[in-house]
Parts: sequence; C-alpha cells; structure tokens
Amino acid sequence: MRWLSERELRTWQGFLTAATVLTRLVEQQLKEEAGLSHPQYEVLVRLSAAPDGELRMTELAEVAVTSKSGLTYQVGQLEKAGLVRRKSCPSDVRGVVAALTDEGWRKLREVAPGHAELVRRHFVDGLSERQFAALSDGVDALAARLAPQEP
Amino acid sequence: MRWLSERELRTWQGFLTAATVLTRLVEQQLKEEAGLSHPQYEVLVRLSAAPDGELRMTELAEVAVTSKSGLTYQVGQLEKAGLVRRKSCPSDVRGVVAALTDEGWRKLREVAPGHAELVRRHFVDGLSERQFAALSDGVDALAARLAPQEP
DNA sequence: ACCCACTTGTTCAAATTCGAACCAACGGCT
DNA sequence: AGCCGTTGGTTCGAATTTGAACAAGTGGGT
Repeated sequence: MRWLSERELRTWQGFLTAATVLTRLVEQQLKEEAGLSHPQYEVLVRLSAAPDGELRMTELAEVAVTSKSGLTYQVGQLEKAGLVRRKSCPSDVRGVVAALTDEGWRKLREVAPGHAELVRRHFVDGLSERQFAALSDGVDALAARLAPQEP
Repeated sequence: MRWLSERELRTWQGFLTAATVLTRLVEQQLKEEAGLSHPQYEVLVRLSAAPDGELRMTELAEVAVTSKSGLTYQVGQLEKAGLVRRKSCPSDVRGVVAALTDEGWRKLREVAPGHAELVRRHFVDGLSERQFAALSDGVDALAARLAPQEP
C-alpha cells in the first residue's frame, strides 16, 4: 500500500478547496444577480447545450451530476419560475423531458455574460497560458478516467 | 467583455465535474467504511494537522472551508461520536477549541489508508507524471489567487 | 401473448447546509 | 472606568440534498 506523498496530498486538497471556493463564488453571484442557485444554472446550461434545448430527466441528471430526486426538485423550482417546462416523452410514456422555455432562454442570455466574466476573473486569468493548457489537459485526463466508472 | 472560448468553457466545466464526482466517490467510501461524511473527515484531518490536534472553531472553519454554523453542526456530530472534544479557550472566554480525542486519532489512522488508496486510484494514477506536476502547479496558482480574497 | 428483470420519475423522511439574528465578550480609545 | 464597533460561537428557520421505497411502464426471451 503506497502512501500519498506530501505533494500529492497538497495537490489533492488544493484541488478540492479550489473547487469549493470557486463554487461558492459562483453561487453567490448567481444568487444575487439572477436569483438562481448554481445547480439551477447548471440545469439551464445543460439544457441549452442540448438539441432543441430539451433533455430527458435521466440524461439531464447525468450531465448535471445530481441524483434523480435532486433533479426532480430543481426542475420543479425552475418550472415554478417559468424557465423550464415539462413535456411528456413521445417515445416512452414514463418519460419526461425538461425543455427550456423562451423565458429560460432569455434568462440564460441575461445571466451568462456575468457568469463568464466571473469564471474568467477567478479561474482562467489566475493561470498563465501554459498553466491553463496543462490544467485543461489534466482535467481531460481525469474526466476520461472518471466517466466510465460503472460498466 | 470577452467571452469564454470553447476550450475554456470545457475546462471549467470539466474541473467542476471532476471535483463533484471525486467528492462523491470519497463520500461513499468514507460513509460505508467508517460512517463518516466527507466534511467530518475533513475536520478530523485538519485537526490532526494542527499542533496538539486542536484548533479554534473559527480557524477550523477557515481551513475546512465551511460556514461557521456548518462547523458547529459537524463538530457537534463528531463530539457525539466521541472523536472530538470541545474545550474552552484559555486566552478568550468566548473561544472554543475543538480537539481530537484518542478515539479520534485512532479512527483517523484507521480510515486514512483506505482514503489515500482511493485518492491515488481515482486522482493521482489517472494522470501521467507530467500531467500531475502541471495540475499541481495550476492548483497552486489558483490557491494563491483565491486565498487573498477579502482584505 | 406472457413473464420478469430492469428502467423512469416521483415521493417521502432524514440529514445537512446556509445565512441572519443573537448574545456575550473583547479591546482600543477616550 | 466606560463606550462601542468588532469578533466568536450558537441557534433558529428555510432551503436543499440524498437514498430508499414506490408505482408504472418497457422490452427481450420464451
């Protein structure tokens, strides 16, 4: 059993800490600027990236990395806010697809610039060209490793 | 106002996703292997890294990146479990210091190896030497940027 | 056509999170 | 000594998260 080196431990902790702090910053900004939580924003973004701005609940839960029940809740909130609409799925009676409403698209266009600005300021600009490229590379490697977890 | 490039966005999302997934894995393992939540484990680790295995509540909240009230709750839980003990602070009547108990040390020694193993498998080993070094570098840069936030 | 194991999405209770309000207590200043 | 703006920690309520249990539906093999 190999132990973690000093450096490995520091990197691991730093990685999680950075993610936590960044998430917190995003959370605050979204809340005060648009009344959205980060998970909610995430849902909107993922929907906007999908064809026709709609996705089945399960798929949405996957890309947004939440539990099914968590998603049910958030979509409920978003629906109350008029940003998302539930439709039944044509190919599967049980299925539910969440779809961005016009309001949803509008809101997203309104919020995105401020969000991008914050990401740039606290994440992208904090790194040199080289550092960013390297981190990008590392994240890709992690993603590849983490995605195929269960088969 | 500069937009985020395709690659910047992917990196950002990948970064958060990786952190979320990793946290989830850690959470699961700790829960089933030791009945601890990740925040709780974090508290134990931070205490163990402090002189005498004790820290004032506020300092602990800082290093563990939680809200004060969140920490109050978790320390409460840990105290119930007998892993941590509250002592009053000699230099400040209001102060409270959380201290690892012998039980706490024991538990930590018991859990740490498995945790290290998991971190190694899903984080460290997922990256080449070079990738790891680069990511480590990037994380350091982020930490430096994020820490001095409020002065 | 019928099973039966798996999938879908929701509901439920329990645990956790956060921020705001709060009460002391501190400590520099006069 | 007395004031007063700040700090330390807890408490409170509201919002959110999770996994387990559930009802309904699907679909391949027989």
